[in-house]
Amino acid sequence: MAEEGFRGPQVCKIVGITYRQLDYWARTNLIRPSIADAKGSGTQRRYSYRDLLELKVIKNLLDAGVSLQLARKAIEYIRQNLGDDVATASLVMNGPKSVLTRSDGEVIDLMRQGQGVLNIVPLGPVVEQLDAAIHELRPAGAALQDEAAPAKAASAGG
Amino acid sequence: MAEEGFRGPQVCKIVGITYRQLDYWARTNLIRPSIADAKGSGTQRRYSYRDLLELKVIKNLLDAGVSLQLARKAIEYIRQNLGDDVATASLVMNGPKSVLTRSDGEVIDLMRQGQGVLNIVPLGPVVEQLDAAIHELRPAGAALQDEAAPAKAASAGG
DNA sequence: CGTTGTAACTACGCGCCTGTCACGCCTCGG
DNA sequence: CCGAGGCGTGACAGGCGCGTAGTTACAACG
Repeated sequence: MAEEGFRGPQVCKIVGITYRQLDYWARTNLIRPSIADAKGSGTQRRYSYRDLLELKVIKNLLDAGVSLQLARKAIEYIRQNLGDDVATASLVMNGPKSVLTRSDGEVIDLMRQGQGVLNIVPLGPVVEQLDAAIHELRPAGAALQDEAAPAKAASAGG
Repeated sequence: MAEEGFRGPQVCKIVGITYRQLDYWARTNLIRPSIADAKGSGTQRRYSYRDLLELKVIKNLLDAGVSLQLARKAIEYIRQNLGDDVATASLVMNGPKSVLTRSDGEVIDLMRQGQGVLNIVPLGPVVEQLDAAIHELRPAGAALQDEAAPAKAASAGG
């Protein structure tokens, strides 16, 4: 009956990770399925759209060579500070410290004063990648919650 | 007696890494001492100033949460593309691909078109940190090559 | 030339992260 | 109500990146 959210294996395909990664991250409290946790073998984890977004951020971080340890801190920061308008923000990490920026100028300022390496994650493209993957891997007849995704008439990107 | 270069333990103090890291990196071909390699127990590795620079870049990358695997690619790229004027350049990595930039504007362009995470390493501060550490940890009586530091040598490789 | 010091070498093991396999359990379709 | 398949789970294996401890070998000093 078309419950809310996304199940484990489907999440893996959408985000582009392996099931073991998803499982490991859930067990180590990186990302728990916020709709429904697993209650033993045979049950199902239910991930929300926001979960997918965070997972995609992590996936991008890992692809960029960032350690999982730093990714944990990044997600922690995002959970506390990122509001609803995701697409316009960029996550900037200076070592263990994270900052959210809304314009390019802020990034330049951070570059000039920053004494270390900066890891920059533009969140706009992340949303686009995610939505594209969801639409592509969404089998017909499973049109569950349209509004879980911040609809925004996705045809902009394609 | 005042041979060229820096020895292993001293390199560790200057760069801020452990001896095991230096050793491991040398054995796994990340950074070999370019002046004199080890020839068995009791011998000494001799690192050049340029080696220290690369080591410091790696150290900063690790501190920023970048994996050693990506750091290897970064160093590889730096070796091939970074010339003499180090301080004005910034290394920008987009996943496994690296680019060197000379101005802030280039970074902005990369940010806008980049589809993934950007790792930015301003090299100027790296040089400053390195020189400061060298001067601080250089005990009197060991005033060997003052000009091993960037005296803008005519040839790069030796 | 023997002793001491230092630095490189070796062996062992840990923690992290991930892949693989076998196994129960729940849900769905009939 | 029953069978089939999907899904979470636990156990194990394995590579990476080191830390720790002990050993070996060169170099300087007396």
